[in-house]
Amino acid sequence: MDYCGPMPSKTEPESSTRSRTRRAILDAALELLSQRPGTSLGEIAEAAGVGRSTLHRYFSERSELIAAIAGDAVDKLTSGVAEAALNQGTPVEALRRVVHVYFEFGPVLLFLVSEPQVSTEIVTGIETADVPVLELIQRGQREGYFDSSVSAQWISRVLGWMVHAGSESVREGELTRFEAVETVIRTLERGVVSAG
Amino acid sequence: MDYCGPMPSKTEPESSTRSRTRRAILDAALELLSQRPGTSLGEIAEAAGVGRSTLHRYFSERSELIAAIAGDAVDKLTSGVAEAALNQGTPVEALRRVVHVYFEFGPVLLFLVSEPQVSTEIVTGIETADVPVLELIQRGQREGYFDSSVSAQWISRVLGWMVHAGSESVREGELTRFEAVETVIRTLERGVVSAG
DNA sequence: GCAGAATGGGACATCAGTGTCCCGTTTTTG
DNA sequence: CAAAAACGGGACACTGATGTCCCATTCTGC
Repeated sequence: MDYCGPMPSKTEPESSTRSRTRRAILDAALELLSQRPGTSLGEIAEAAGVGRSTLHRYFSERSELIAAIAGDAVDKLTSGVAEAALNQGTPVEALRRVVHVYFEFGPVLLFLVSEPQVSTEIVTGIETADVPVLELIQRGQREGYFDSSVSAQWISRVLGWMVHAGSESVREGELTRFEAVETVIRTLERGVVSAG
Repeated sequence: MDYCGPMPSKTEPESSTRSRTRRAILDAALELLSQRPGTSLGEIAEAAGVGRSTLHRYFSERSELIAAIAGDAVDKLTSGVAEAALNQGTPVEALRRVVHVYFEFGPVLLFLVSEPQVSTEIVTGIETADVPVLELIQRGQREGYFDSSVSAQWISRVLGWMVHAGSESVREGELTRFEAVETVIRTLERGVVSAG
């Protein structure tokens, strides 16, 4: 239940080397864990270019590392969603902005929600960050922009998995990131069946 | 590298009790592993209503169990796809049939492709079983039924993840299975944005 | 009912991942 | 340059999962 650093019991700014190391670990952990939740701490340390003992120096337990990733991701997601200003413009335009945001953080979130280790606190954090998206969808449905014959939750769910599909195709080299974003938006908006 | 049974070195039909036990284990393993890939053999045995030693009597190693599940799933998928007769009727109708089939086997396949333990042999098996689906999509694109501005692979990918989203919402009690199938099809066909 | 098959469960060795501790070395900082 | 901070890596104990073996018990088919 500790927050983060080892010695500095209070809000010391943390030396620059320490914060760089911390970031390296966090980034590596994020990268590996979101692709394989079972990745061992040894692998993560190696990928971060630090010793396993150093990793433990920053995060005494695996669960602490995961909590740190989660906190990090939730923060980023929250500010990302906020910056997208979803209550402005037409719902369809706003939806495009959501896709961009999700594309950045989707993989992480996916890992987090499928990770049993993660605290309920974090899950509610994610849900809170997602509230504006739900509101956008509901607004879109009210104003006749989005399909009202399915639930807002369903649309939210589809959004998440479509972005996941997009990320996957980027990772496998099928699409560039730009193409993937465009493709996801297009499919979201029109489905896969030809119009008319 | 053994195939399956213990003593019967040849193609003995296997006693009825044995095959029932085998099925119980396979079904339980399928159920649990597709939801949590890290499930221990002990949990699987318990869920199957069988002792852990009995499980080992049928599948000496974890990898063997997974291989058996995989073979099983590939067989079912192959015949399911074949029965769907995807080269008949309009592509849109055939797509609906694919969704039904995927809804049955989607979770398993998802587990299998994300499982590093699974042999390349199995992966190619899955891909082979999927060939008719790819052909359907390509036919649909040629004949103007499906969106030609995205790749057939993309459509296939979206299909898989949309079914996954549907399964998930069933598991969480949001939709009944019937509703989920209909919703997936609707969203696939039209996207989430209102027509017009 | 009886022989053989099938099972459950305990005991055991093994292994990989984890978390802790410590010491010698490198890097940063003042 | 010297003290302090940060680090790498080895040694160690511990844990949970795995795979093997064995024996007493239950079930099945004849």
